[in-house]
Amino acid sequence: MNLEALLSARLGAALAEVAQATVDPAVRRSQFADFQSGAALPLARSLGRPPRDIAADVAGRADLAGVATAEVSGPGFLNLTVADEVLAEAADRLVSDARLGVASAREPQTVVVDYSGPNVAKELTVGHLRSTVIGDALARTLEWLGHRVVRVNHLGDWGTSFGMLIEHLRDEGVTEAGQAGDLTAFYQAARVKFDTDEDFRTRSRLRVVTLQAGDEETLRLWRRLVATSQRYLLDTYERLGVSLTEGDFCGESSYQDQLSSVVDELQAKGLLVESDGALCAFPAGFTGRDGGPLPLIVRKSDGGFGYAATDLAALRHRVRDLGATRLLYVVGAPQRTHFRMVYAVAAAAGWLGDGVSAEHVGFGSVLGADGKMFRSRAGDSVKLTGLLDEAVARASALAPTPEVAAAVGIGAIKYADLANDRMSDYVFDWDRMLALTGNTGPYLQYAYARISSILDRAGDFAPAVTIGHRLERALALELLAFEPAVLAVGESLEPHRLTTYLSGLAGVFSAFYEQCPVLTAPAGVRESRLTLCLLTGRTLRRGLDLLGIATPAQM
RNA sequence: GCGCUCGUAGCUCAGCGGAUAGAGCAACGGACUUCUAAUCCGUCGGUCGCAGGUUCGAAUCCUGCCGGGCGCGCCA
Repeated sequence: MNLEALLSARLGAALAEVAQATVDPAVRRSQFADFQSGAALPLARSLGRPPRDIAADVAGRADLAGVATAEVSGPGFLNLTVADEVLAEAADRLVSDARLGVASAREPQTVVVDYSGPNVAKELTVGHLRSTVIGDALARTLEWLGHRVVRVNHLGDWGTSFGMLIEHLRDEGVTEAGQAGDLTAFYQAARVKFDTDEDFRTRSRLRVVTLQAGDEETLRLWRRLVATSQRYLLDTYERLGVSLTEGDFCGESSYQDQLSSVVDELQAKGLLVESDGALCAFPAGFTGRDGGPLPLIVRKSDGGFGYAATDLAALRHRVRDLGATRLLYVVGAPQRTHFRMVYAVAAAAGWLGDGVSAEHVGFGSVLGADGKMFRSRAGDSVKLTGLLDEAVARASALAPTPEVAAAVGIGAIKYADLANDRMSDYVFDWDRMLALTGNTGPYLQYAYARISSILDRAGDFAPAVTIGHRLERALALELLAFEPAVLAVGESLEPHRLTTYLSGLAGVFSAFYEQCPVLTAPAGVRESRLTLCLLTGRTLRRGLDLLGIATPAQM
């Protein structure tokens, strides 16, 4: 149950009487009480009465008996203090609720979450971290909220660079690309040859043509490259604790046979204009450097298709064939304009709107200690596997086993990424993200480990909450706030709202842990405190799971 | 030039229409016969980039500046 909803319902009835209209009770958490209602303040003008007077009137009429007490405060707030018995009962109900009080969506949507999207034949770098981690957290959360979630990994598995890669594969023999770990070296070697060897360059260009023509021998080599890359990606996702599977891979190549139809459909709707030999859409409201209309190039002047065509085909496929009602694109902020243009064209084509929405879920950059884009000392992008290795190595100092070190190290990286406001850049800082104190993954995992330890020692007990100590009270109140936190993530697509909540919960728990002995408490109190531990543990575990972060039982 | 985005305590960040702007780190002072003290409690610390505007009320909404980042025709 949601206490805000309960209080809002009770106050709403009284407010309706006082205001002779439906009024939002504006119930919020408060530093002065459990909750507050600020509804009386905006009513002062329309009712021509002092806000404190209105608040007192509402408090007098509201049916709060046995639920809460209300008292007028400050300029006209109602401070609401929930009855201990209500808190205890509500907490008790959580014990038998697998969803920890979080309601399942009344109207489930089909949400396509497009995230990670690495290039085949290249290794994952820190540049893929945010899309992968944020996208996965959103997919997990929306799924748990009851929506049908379709994960899509929009692989870069097509395009001109594959001519070069396939030629290189032919030159070197098939064995080399069988080694997943050295994709970068393979790519770079091909790149060097392409840049320096005229003959190779020519062969590469011809190879693209044979690939696109569907030559079986060429396709076989291409599939080998893709398969090798996918194996490596799946290994890394598993290690990262990312829920993407092989079935979620849907690369650019899979839309190739739909591109001409996209162009046909757009053309039939009069959305395309020829400009400098290319077929372009000019959605309203986008201007280029010269102040003129900005084109979305759907078909290039050489007759080939660019990424805009692929994105449009993918969008259409997701709406028409997958039945998506909400499309999420977890792609870096620099591509914001591109996606807005794609959405504008898709809307004009009738693929969006009418119950189907598309949102670009952008995010800021990962920065190094110098405040610039996070790069290695040599200046190239930082490989994700190396980053994970270092995280685990550093975490092993505070973990009893390699498995726990992996959970803590990788959890620390993911938590640090998710805990920041999505759109802001953040500085990658080992010491801060691995700290046992503060808003960090290890702090939450540590709280969970302490709870596990207590519950292990406790043995069986009959769960039942009674409120006797102010920190028991604070903890129960916090546990009941899980639902709003999870719902906020589903609506805002901002995972940091959940990290903020979980960090607060762990903070309240730690204070409780210090001041409220559990195992040595007298009968009754002991069971109640154990129940609070149980619920806190479940909430931390579930919350971290929604973020894709593991909760080891020991640290 | 146009567009997007960020600018809150020394540092890293929450808060995004409501009461004296909150955490953590750092600094300083406390608490270990105690369930994991790698923890907890307390103190110190802010003209919420600047200036206008809307409002009973603005860190929060609007406008304009200033500063950082990113984007702006055949790469994705």
